[in-house]
Amino acid sequence: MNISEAAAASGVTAKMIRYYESIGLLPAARRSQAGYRNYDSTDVHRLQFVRRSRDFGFSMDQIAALLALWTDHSRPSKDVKAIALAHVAELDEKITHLRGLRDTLKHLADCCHGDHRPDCPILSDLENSLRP
Amino acid sequence: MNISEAAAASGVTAKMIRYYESIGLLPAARRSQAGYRNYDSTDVHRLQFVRRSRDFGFSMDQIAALLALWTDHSRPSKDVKAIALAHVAELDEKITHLRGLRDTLKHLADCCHGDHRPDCPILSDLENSLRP
DNA sequence: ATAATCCTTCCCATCATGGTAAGGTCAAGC
DNA sequence: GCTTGACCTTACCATGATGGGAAGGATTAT
Repeated sequence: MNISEAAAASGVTAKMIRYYESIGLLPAARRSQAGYRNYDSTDVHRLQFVRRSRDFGFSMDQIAALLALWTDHSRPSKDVKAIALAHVAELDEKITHLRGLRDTLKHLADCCHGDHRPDCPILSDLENSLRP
Repeated sequence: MNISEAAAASGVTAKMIRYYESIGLLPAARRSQAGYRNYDSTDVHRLQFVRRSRDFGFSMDQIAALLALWTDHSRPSKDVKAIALAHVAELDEKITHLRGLRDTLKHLADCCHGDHRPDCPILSDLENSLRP
């Protein structure tokens, strides 16, 4: 299977497949006599795994660890769970942060007349850098 | 006031002040005879405004628009409110997305034994790229 | 045989930010 | 007045994950 076929089958672009290989996330692909990369269904499976992990927002480092665990069929599930929970914690933190921003901004917007007059609590707040 | 003093006073690094100037977000600073950039309290005020807008997660484009409105003392507050609400909507979307990821991942982690045994629903899910 | 399509590598761009290097300037101490 | 150290300037490189594109070779279809 050529790289573009593997790309189509896995949902990872050919460009990214080469990139993942170059940074060592994926093993170097076998090559045809002409130097073309060859993939089989196992490779595609691994690419799908990477793609889904990306979709989940795992970092490349986390994906590398997950890939290693995925490959190791005797891994303890607690190792996987630890990575997943660490990512859940990261997501929680990010969500909390965004919610804070969002609520503050929404409050300011709610306090703004939103009409033709120039006075605006949003600008007043942005102007006032004394707030934490 | 030198650039590093303006940086200290505004919380924007000297590096970023130069960058913002280079992309046209800020007007070109006045220069001393030797070519040093000079800033006054108005400039610092504007830098603080930019910094707070960044803290709020506004994009550079949004900040450019907010800066223009801030400078225009006869702006209609509805223009500001529109930008703010657009950003609230972006934040809501991002939060919803992250929450979905987080909840799915948390659910998978909850279903994982998390012990020495190798079977793990998290890996099984990542493996199965047929899910939406 | 030729044209179209694919592959390869290599380089460039993104965006906001940081680092660093080379060279000019200023202020303080002697 | 001269040295020294701290500051300024510009210019370049790097990040991380991704896309775009060019140049040149390989395969495939007609």
